[in-house]
Amino acid sequence: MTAAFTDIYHRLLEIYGPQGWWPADSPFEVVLGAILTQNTAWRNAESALASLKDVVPLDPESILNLDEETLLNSIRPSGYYRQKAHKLRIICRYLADNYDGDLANMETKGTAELRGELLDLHGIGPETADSILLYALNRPVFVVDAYTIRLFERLGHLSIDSSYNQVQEMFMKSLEPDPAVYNEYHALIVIHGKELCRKSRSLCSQCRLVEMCGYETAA
DNA sequence: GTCCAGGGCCTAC
DNA sequence: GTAGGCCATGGA
Repeated sequence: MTAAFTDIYHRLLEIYGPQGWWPADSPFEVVLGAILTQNTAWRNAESALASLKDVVPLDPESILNLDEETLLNSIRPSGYYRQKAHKLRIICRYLADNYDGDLANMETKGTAELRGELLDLHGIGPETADSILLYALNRPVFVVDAYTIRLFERLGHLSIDSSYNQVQEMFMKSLEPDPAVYNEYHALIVIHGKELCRKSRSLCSQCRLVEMCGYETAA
């Protein structure tokens, strides 16, 4: 199993090349993007982020000081904008109160402790917390999403109803704890899923990954 | 018009 | 602990 997870990573890298995630100008921008892209096309999250950047400097205090109407209007393109405005304020308050508004001040804390803190915040679930840990803080935490479960179920490595934690554990037991690899691997899985294998198992069975790997997809 | 996107919360069982 | 409903915009 370990070899398969490593092999698939190298195949994806060969097919798609390095993705260089996360597209952002700062770690804090990663945090904002992680919330804005929840169940939302990145294009729309990006649009919201750009609008927000037009009206306020991207730091926790500035966003906390923004009036509600401006915040709502800025992030409207990302969808779920009322919920997301609330979530943004919550994590900004958390960062301002606990880390002086600077993610660099989180460096001294352990990954497990930080993950627990993030998960305790309203609006931060496992995928968002792990995206922040990996892409903003460079911690070796594997990010699992719907694409991950769909792809590896089709390749016969896990059950479609596997839980987030089960899948994450499987990846992290099979791979060396290297943030650079986790970073690229998750990005590649998402890019791969977008390209061809979003809906159809039959398309997935014909995709370049399966052709290159020679893996039989699960029935 | 329908489907879905780089989820997570709340409620009911 | 988990299944279902809900949140909302924009592109295919």
